[in-house]
Amino acid sequence: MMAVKPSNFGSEAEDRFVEAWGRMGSVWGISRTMAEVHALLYITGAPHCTDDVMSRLEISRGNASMSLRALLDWGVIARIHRRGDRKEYYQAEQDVWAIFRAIVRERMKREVDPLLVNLHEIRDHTRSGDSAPEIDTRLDEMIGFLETGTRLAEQFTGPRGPGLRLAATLLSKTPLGKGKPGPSEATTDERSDAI
Amino acid sequence: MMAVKPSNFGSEAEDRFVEAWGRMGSVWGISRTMAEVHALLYITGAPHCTDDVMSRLEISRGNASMSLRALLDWGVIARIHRRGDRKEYYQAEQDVWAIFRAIVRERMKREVDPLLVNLHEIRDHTRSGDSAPEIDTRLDEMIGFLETGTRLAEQFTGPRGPGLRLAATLLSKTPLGKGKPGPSEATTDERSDAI
DNA sequence: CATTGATTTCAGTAATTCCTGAAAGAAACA
DNA sequence: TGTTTCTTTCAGGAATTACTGAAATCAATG
Repeated sequence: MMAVKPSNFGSEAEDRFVEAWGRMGSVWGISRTMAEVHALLYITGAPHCTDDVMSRLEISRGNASMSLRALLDWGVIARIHRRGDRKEYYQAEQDVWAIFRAIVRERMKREVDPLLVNLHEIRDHTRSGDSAPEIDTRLDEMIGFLETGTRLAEQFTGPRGPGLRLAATLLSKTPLGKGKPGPSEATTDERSDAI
Repeated sequence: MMAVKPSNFGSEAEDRFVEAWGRMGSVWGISRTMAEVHALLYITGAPHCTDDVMSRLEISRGNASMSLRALLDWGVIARIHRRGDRKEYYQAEQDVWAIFRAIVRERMKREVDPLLVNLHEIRDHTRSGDSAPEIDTRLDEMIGFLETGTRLAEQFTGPRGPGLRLAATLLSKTPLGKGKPGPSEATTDERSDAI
């Protein structure tokens, strides 16, 4: 189909990244197009207006608008105004850890929190009801697990996020056979540039 | 023969749990029905045969079969044979952390690993190519992030998994230096100025 | 090796999700 | 104020994903 593109269109690498990232959309619970829009903004790093996105990804105006709005809601892109220009431009957060934190924060809020509310309700019923005690136990275990996850996510997405980032990095490096892993090491120092 | 189930179908609590868990299906990247099957097996804790699942959830034989197979592939349920019974029974893993580890392991394998291969290919191209150096940098950062995640996941799902579970629990409780882990202290609306 | 009972497969269909394009809305300017 | 320029909304259609049911396959037993 298309062999040639206008010279100022994106590079081959950008296209490939957009495609790969788009394929990952489902992993992060967003649509392919939305992921592609994010990929485009992230990999170029530059501000783009709606028309840029439309023509670059060959999608409709409506789709571009809704995808950009959704990405704003997720907190992974920001709006930019330019003096003397009525268009709005959008630019992606460039820190991958910040992107990840935003996604974790949103998903916990949208999916885990309501589920926990739900499970607590069910649990209250079984506790004062006629259910088998094992159901109670299993509900408790699931609730406990999700609450641990919630607290962990709060620490990670909260003001001490960067600290946990360091912890994650250290934990990921701990050698598999020897040496002791442990969160204790993670609490010590606080450099902010370790990947 | 197996203990025959009373004409009384599952409890209210079971139904509610199945529904809530099913709604979460998309979060874990599986279909609603598949999540419901898993929910049923988890919350009852008992082995069920295909017909049990079919009648309990009112789904077709094909659907039940495929969902059970998929759950086996994910490693969150196990097959059980009973002497003198030609049916196969299925029982859910009961340790929530083990369930979570299985899910993490599978998703990394299916989604992150191929993405990383892809990104490395793209990176090789840009490095020896004509792309802007910033693209190189961004690819590197993304790759680095994903590789840290991969190593972390390996530790978590590997033989030291339980250790990391402890680490996670501690991190979720420990103020990592000073501040306290209080929920919702940090989250003001920081959407539009995230960059 | 035929029979019986259980499981898997898959083409067709149902359900859901996604995208488009036109119309309405909003904001800047004259 | 009206005009211009950009953005958002949403009904309807396109594309994708999920489910069914019956036929094929498999596996234990006589």
